[in-house]
Amino acid sequence: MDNFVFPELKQRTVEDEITSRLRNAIIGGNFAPGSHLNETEVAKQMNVSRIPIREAIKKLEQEGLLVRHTNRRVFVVSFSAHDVKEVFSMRANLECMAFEWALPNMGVDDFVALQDLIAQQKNAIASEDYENLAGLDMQFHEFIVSKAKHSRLLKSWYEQHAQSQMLLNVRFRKMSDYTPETVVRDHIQILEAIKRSDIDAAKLLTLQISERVALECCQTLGEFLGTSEPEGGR
Amino acid sequence: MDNFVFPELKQRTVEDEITSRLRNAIIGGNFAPGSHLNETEVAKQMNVSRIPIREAIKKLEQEGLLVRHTNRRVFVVSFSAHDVKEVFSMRANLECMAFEWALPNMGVDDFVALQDLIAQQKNAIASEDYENLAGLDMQFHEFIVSKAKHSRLLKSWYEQHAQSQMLLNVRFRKMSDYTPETVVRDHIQILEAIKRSDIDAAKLLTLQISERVALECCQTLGEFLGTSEPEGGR
DNA sequence: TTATTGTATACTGTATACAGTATACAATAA
DNA sequence: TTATTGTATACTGTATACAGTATACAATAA
Repeated sequence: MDNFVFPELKQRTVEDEITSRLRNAIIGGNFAPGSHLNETEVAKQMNVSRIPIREAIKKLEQEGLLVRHTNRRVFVVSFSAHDVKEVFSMRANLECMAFEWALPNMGVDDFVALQDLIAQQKNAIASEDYENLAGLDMQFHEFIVSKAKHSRLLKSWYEQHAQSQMLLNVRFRKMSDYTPETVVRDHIQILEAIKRSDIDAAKLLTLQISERVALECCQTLGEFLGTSEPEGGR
Repeated sequence: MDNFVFPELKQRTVEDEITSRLRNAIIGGNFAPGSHLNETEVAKQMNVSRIPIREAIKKLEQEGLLVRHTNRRVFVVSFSAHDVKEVFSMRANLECMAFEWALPNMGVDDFVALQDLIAQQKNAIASEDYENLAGLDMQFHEFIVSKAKHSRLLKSWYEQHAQSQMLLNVRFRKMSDYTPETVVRDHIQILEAIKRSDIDAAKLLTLQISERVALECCQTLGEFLGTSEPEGGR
């Protein structure tokens, strides 16, 4: 077969496809927190049986995006003020741990890559492409956490990130006082700390930013936040 | 109906039952890491259909105890030396965060409860009841993490704990140099730090202990550790 | 009226059936 | 013999069917 080799075919099951569609819809804020999901209905819409839907739901339940009560419906998570604190504190804690693991693995190339992400963020702000900005925001942090080469850390971080992203998207849909410039400022500061290999500074910044964002989230979402239990629960 | 009230009936689905059975079997070291699971066979043994088995597997996959490759079999996780490092470092990091959240919630009653657990551990050691000791060891840490009142922290901790427990059980089955006395000593030191509200000391102890145990685990398991990928993967 | 009970309907949980893929091994050709 | 291809079998992925539970609302009695 000569020298040419085909790249491995990564099989995507129906379940995988459903999982990402549902996940994106939830994170993107297309379902209101606390709203319920009808397996049969979703299956009908996607023209598949309920089994792969159920498996996708099980996965997203474990990721903390859906809540199921036996024999009752499936609900999109809703956040209490305490939940917001949980999500952002976990995320910040995991990112702090990531600095410890990642910094020894990072070099000039990585600093450049991060710098580039910040530049793209500026462009996104300039062209008021806020959806893109959210993605770039994520990529900045994801880049660092990935560099930690710590699969369990990364997995847990993704879960918290998905929830925080969902909160920010809901907020973005409801509010208009969004100040995207702070994103760039925060990232520049973190990158500076990383370049100096100043782990403590990077951690401190992360914790401070996290607390600020959590607070903003709670304040602006205000009455929109539910209690810990989803509305449909008993 | 007078004053008498029935406690709520918590319904346990077939899937729930299967999940705990499988989880216990895996954590307990009844399946060798890297061994594979046959859905049909498990279904036959438990005399249920494959659907609830599949849902249980999906859950345990998310918990990091099972690994599935599309259209190939399901494998019990196997740990590389790096995986061992990951598990214990995550667990330690989460426990450190737990101190921050838990200590403000803890009072004399809690110190007494922890003291009592340590006493029970001494008894277990005296009567060489090591299975019980493992449970009591867990309860000590679980108690503290629970006091943090942080559901996401607790969930992630449980996942790491399950994997560390699995490692320790495999080790215990293979090795004979187990020195249970250190468990008691470690716990006494942590409890002392907690009583003094000395979070930094508690954190330091946790990180040190974690690193020591991870190292011991790697050394004693030695050749028994696999690579990151389960044996059957391609 | 209002609280309680009965009944239909919608939805979830599980079993069964079957299609699609991987694996093991036999058959074939060099 | 050894490498390659064909074929049977085992196992996973998904659809369909049905039983069990929750929910909504009508019927009934006070």
